[in-house]
Amino acid sequence: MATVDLKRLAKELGLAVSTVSRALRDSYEISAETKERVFELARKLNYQPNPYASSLRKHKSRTIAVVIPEIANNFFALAINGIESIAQEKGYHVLIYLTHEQYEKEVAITRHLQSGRVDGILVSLSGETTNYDHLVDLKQKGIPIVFFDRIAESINSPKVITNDYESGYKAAEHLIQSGCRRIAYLSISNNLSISNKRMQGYLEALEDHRIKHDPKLAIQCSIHDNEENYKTVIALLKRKNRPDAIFASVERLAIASYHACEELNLSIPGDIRIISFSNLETAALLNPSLTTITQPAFEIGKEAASILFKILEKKSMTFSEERIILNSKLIVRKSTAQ
Amino acid sequence: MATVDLKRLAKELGLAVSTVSRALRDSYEISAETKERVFELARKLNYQPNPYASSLRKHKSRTIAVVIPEIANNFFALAINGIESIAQEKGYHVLIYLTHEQYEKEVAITRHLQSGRVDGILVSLSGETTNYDHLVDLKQKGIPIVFFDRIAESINSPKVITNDYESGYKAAEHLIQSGCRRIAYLSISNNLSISNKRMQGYLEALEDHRIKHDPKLAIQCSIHDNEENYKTVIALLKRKNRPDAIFASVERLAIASYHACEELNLSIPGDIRIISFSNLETAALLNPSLTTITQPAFEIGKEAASILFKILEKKSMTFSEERIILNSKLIVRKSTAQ
DNA sequence: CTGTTAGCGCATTCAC
DNA sequence: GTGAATGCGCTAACAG
Repeated sequence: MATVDLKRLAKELGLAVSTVSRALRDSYEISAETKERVFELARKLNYQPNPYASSLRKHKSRTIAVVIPEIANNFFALAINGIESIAQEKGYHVLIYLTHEQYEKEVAITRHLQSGRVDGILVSLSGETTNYDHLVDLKQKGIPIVFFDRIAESINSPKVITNDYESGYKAAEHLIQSGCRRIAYLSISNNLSISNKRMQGYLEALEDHRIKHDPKLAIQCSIHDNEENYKTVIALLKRKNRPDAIFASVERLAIASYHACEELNLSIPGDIRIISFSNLETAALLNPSLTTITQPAFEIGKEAASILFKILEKKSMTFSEERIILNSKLIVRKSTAQ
Repeated sequence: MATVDLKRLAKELGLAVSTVSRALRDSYEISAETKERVFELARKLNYQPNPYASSLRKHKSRTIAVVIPEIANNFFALAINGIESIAQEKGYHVLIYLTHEQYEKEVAITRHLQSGRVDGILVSLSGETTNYDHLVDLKQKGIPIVFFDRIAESINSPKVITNDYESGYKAAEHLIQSGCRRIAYLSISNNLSISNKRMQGYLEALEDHRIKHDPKLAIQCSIHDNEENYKTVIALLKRKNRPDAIFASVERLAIASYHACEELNLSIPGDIRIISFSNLETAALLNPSLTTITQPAFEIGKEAASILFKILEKKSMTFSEERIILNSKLIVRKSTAQ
């Protein structure tokens, strides 16, 4: 079964390769009748154009890359879902790259992407990243970048984020109104825009409510080692002056906190309240003690992908300034509100 | 900034394009000195080979496709994590395609993949799929397939699965030993190998324990509509003769069940026991009433990817018969065992 | 050890 | 409206 390419179609139809090519691309200069014949044979032989030949020729791949820190995480899984849904609709292909929160890997991946393998990329930064040169290089090569969630403020590219400052504020305020006074904040990385903004909101809420912030309650966790974070929280909860609430800036830290509470037999919210940024709907469903700030992950993915495709199709970078802010939701369970 | 390609390097070095090409591929026929010069300039100019030119020429793309029903699901997210980790190690690229449990999409995607865009594919079938011609076609085009979890028994390709029958048996037995007698089984699709085998185990356990199976307790759920499944479970739990346990064959059905119990104010495991196949570790952590059968999703992904890469690199299909069976774990929480 | 030549499959000139 | 010729960037066969 010889591969069916343009040459094959052309020969069987007694046409030139170029004519067949144009017919398939529905060019205006080809007669309706010829197009019909070409389409029919193509369908019959199940012709599939070689994407690599086409990409080589056109310097376009109809492929995008998604570069994210991890995937075993509800937020990113949902975001990919959104991205893929738009990509499928637009006829684009999606390559997945995981940095595992490592700057080194992020650099290696983006460097590789300079090859022109993709037409554009969607990025959510690793927690180690503080230098953005690798991304600037990509932009300079003419490859559009759209950031989502974990953005690089200094790079002039579209960004899709959530209202982190406000959410951090609301979360802290919720805890305060529940009677908490010693609220610990678990930061995942002070390199990350999201973690910092959430913390700013938290600090502002404390201040507005005349609660003196104890710096010992703002804890820098590890971006890689969950086991260590678990121990950190255990230690935190064993302090003489135990906090009465934990505010976890990301899903993984929420999980570490739950584990720690279980280990120490602390009841939530009886002994300690926990509030976290997370998309753990199922967990929240099952445990009425959970209060979460849930990001619209699917929509973020869709939005980011939409912007990227707009850029790719208009071949313009006029969206550079764009900054879309979606709202997270503070989800308080009935039984928690009591 | 002109693009830096082989021609550019060759010109600057006063060498032929082919020499540069060979030097970069570390060919034995190039002198150490020349290689050194070539590498140096390539590094200096940050040369990135055009992957499409290379793929076109070699008929190899160093890219694989992962075709799965959904991603916002812990099992598949973890599996992708495993796949990506192996792919990154081997220098392969990973394209993601979601079928959203639709046969139509699965066909469209695999048909497209006949173009030679990828060197091989990893598949977990959609719940609608009963005809496998689209996959047979791919194989005939010489594109290796490795199935994982939701496999096509009749296709002679490597398969990575878990011990579904045994797990189903153990799950049912666990419920029986906890005193349950009216155990409902929620099937996601009777097209799926996993759902059927799990049910066989369940039926066998009932029989071995002399419990008559009530066919009305084996419930066929919707593969697409979670809202409908939620209602189905509600209806199930409102029957005069309410079941005393639910065995959910997949994560989504477990979630629907939890929702239903909450709505009806049924306590787990006081009013009803629920056991499910799921990778909802966090949920399980937070709710001691949960008993889960957890699949080694990350390992499944790694294993499947490893097999595929072995095939691709040895360029042989001698692994066709291979069938790897990994074991799921029945996770019973201390507080549940009571 | 290195250079010359000839495509991979497709899209785009430029002819007619 | 259609065909012939060219080249995208790279690899491989064949020379020398």
